[in-house]
Amino acid sequence: MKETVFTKNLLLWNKKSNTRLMPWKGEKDAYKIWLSEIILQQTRVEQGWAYYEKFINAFPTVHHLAKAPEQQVFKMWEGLGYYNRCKNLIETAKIISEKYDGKFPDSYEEIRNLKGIGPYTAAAISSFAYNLPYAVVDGNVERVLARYFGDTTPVDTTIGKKFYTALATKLLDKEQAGTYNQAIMDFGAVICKPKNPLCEICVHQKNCTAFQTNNVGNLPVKKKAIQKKIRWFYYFIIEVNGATYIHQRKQNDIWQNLYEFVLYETSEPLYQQEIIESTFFKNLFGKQKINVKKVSPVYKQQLTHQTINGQFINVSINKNISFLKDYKLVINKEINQYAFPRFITAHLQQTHTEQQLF
DNA sequence: AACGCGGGGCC
DNA sequence: GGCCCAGCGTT
Repeated sequence: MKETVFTKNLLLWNKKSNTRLMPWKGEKDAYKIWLSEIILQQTRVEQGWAYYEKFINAFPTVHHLAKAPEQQVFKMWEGLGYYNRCKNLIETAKIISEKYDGKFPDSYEEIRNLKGIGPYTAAAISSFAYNLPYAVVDGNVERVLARYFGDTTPVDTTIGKKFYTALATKLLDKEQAGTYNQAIMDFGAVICKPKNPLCEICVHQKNCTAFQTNNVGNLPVKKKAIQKKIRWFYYFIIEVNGATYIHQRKQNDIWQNLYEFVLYETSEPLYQQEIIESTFFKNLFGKQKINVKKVSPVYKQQLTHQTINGQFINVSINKNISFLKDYKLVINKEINQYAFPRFITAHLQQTHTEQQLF
């Protein structure tokens, strides 16, 4: 196939002007490539960078990762978000370590069938590790192609995925798939950025439909985001003899597999008095004598489609609450071995800092 | 086909 | 406050 102008100019830019450096760039170890790709799913390079190095240091091979206690892996993932990635990471590590004897599969289909690996990640690993001719289609690629070809197909639809995958496959330099894929993503991140793209120095300027028609700011097209939810989380930090109740979130909801305290969730804010008079509170403590030691300020954590307002109520009691079945009673010194959502970690650190002051 | 899943940086 | 990020699994 004759190389397109787009591909030629992209590779020329890559060779002459692409100075972007990242720890995993040029990596040939499929395990390390895989790890970097999982970390980077829906995650900015700057945010994932330190996590990648931390993981590689702790787990130099897939066997190290497969053998690690799940709790430790989640603790290392803490704060990175999309925690299902971590669960799938662990599962896939075990399969590669045991079923594949530590050797990462080297066909697109086998790679694609692993948990946590979709079309993008399979193409990335296939091309970077084995130079197989699969085109990556991520946010960068969609944006670059939508602008260059002036296409208004919404990228966040099945039709859009299919369209951009076909287009990207056509443009791919199949002789150097890894280099090409890295180049187009670097180009999207460095030049054809979402905001303030560097059109003035862009090698595609003459051929870019969006630039020529003054539509760079209008592309790519996305369908409207869904409405945001607001939730109130009231956490009881219940202490009994120097230990605290925690519980792993297992329900189909945010923060799956992370830990939390005893949660009373409402859809509307409550006054302290309303909390104390609530059925939840009465069922929890019954008639037993409790000591409300402290009530925190309201924390706010902004997720993509939800706002979480959280407040902590420190309570000490003398007797165990027998019906807290799915809870662990963890001695306070060991609390920090568990992975928590971001604002809980922040609160625990805040509390810890205050205690240092006195 | 639509929806839910985090946290952070930038405008 | 909104948008977007080296997407994926579930329903």
